[in-house]
Amino acid sequence: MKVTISDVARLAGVSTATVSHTINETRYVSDETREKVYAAIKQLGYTPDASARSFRTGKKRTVGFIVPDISNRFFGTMIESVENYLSTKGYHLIIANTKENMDREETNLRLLTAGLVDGLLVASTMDDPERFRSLIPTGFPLVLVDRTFDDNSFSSVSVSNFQPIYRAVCRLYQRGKRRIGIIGGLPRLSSTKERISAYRHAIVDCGLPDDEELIVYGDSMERSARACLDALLARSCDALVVCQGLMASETLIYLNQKGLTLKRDIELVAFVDFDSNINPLFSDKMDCIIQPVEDLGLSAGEQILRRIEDPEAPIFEKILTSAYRPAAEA
Amino acid sequence: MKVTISDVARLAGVSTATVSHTINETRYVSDETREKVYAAIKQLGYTPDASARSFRTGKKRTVGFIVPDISNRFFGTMIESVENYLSTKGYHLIIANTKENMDREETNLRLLTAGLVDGLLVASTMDDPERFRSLIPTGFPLVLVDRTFDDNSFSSVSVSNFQPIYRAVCRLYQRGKRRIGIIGGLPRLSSTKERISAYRHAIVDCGLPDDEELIVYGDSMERSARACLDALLARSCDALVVCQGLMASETLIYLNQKGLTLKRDIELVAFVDFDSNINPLFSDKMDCIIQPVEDLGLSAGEQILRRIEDPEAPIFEKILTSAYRPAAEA
DNA sequence: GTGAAAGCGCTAACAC
DNA sequence: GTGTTAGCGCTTTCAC
Repeated sequence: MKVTISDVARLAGVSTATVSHTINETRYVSDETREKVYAAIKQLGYTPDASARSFRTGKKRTVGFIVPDISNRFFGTMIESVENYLSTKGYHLIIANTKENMDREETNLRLLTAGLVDGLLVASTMDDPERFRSLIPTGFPLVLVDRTFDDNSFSSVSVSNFQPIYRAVCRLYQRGKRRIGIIGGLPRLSSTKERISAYRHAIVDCGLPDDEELIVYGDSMERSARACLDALLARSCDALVVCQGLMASETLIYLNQKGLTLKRDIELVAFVDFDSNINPLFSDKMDCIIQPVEDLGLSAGEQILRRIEDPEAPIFEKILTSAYRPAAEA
Repeated sequence: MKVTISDVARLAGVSTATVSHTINETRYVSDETREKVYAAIKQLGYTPDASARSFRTGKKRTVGFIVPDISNRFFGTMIESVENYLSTKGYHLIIANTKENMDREETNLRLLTAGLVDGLLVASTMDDPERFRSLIPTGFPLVLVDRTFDDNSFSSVSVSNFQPIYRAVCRLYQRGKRRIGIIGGLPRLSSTKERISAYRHAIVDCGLPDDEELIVYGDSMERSARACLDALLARSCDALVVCQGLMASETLIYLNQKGLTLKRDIELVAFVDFDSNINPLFSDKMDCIIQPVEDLGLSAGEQILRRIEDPEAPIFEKILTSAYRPAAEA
């Protein structure tokens, strides 16, 4: 049978209030009493029931994180970083995966806001702020991560998208490239929009023709880069900007399979999700945009706990900057 | 203010029992009443409180998954697969990360078994079954994943480790290799032990000297492979078996940086965590052992739900087999 | 076909 | 310095 706080109280010869206060250190308890209580706890093997507790207090000490793709190392690393911070503060992390599917996101938003978690971190795949907002109970602690909405109705933590892409295009131009193609992520996402916008601005500012054909979109998941690459090569690009890490990795692989060599045959600038693995092999032959994934996760964790503690806190928008690592000079 | 079941009952002019039975479809309710109830629910925007529910019923519809390294794509993909299955069954997934640290695992086991989840999936980093067992309340639904303990006191889902490694060594021997080194994961893990054991058996069966120097261990995390590789190269290996995906990726990178070419300078057989990304670039020049990560996750999900439904179910040990993909013949 | 009410295990206001 | 007790929101037994 389950051991409850009353069993402990009875055995220790004190009231349940005292037991509760003892384990929670929430009011003064004499040394003698404390010892009796702990002895009883030990003897009975008592563990306070977490769901009774959270039912009573209304606090679950749990936050939810809705991500578009867990198997993507960008989010995997972010999850790790969030979990790392939260566990430090005694919080747990519930993960939900949407695979970039808006309906799955909607379902998860409904489920998680119904008393399961104290707050929510969302890397949303939605494009409609109205729809999104309608799913969130007013005052529910929520922080958008990596992807934001135009109307600033939620706090957010994201990375700057404009500057690195703008810079990338300018650098390519200066190295003599005139057919610069770009592979974006899902067109509906704020991150994609900002990156494509930066690209367009840079193209215009460099005095290059604004050629819609040079802009293609993938879905940032496995095996979506190939079609994009084929399209751009068919349009005789001499340089490529790839807006997402997994697609960048795959682009490298496909270029290699096609017998194309970086720098010699084509120039590349790419977002890399994490500064390791495949990239060192090529990083001296391409410009890399390195996102601060760990910081993103850490900030997201900090922000959501802040909002949980004070749901009335003002909307907070945090934008981290990516590192730009130019290719090694020839 | 929070809308409760009593508010709904009052507005609908029925009892809370009826409201409860209506939304849970747990006893007959007349059409008329049902409509009144749903009208009231809608009007008030009522959502049943999940923690009150789980407190009352004792079911959380949540399972925990303790993993050694979330940022590792092997586990990332497994998490995705588990979450995918569980969400199908109306369950949530809580993630905890140990970074291969036994104390963190202990903490997480304590926290998660204390009424937070209905059951637990664990890829344990512990080596002491006693210690592990002492942390699990008797009868608590738990399934070991990827790593098991000698004493079969828990159900488990894992991959066969012996066969692919044995085969790898034999193939290398047949290709004329005589100094075959191996890079293992953490020595305390069952997976590592089985793999190293397979290696030893194969070495002996091939009639090669049993040279302890050719066995080195990494920790299966970022940047641990380099030291292993250096050691093995210093011992003039002509072939390498790498027992884990991340270390295999890094081995490829380091070999490349050292100017060593696969097949020509050194032969390689490696576990690859997922059949994508870096590997296609090299897969024709090395034997790959491909673990069925998705199936692992799916089976883990199935098994834990089965145990949650019937905690008395007999211990179940499921062993999946990895695919062996030989290098393309020259 | 529906209602009344007990009570899950805990916390915290109030009392002494 | 400690005890008594109400009650969190829900499910479910028992009764009619």
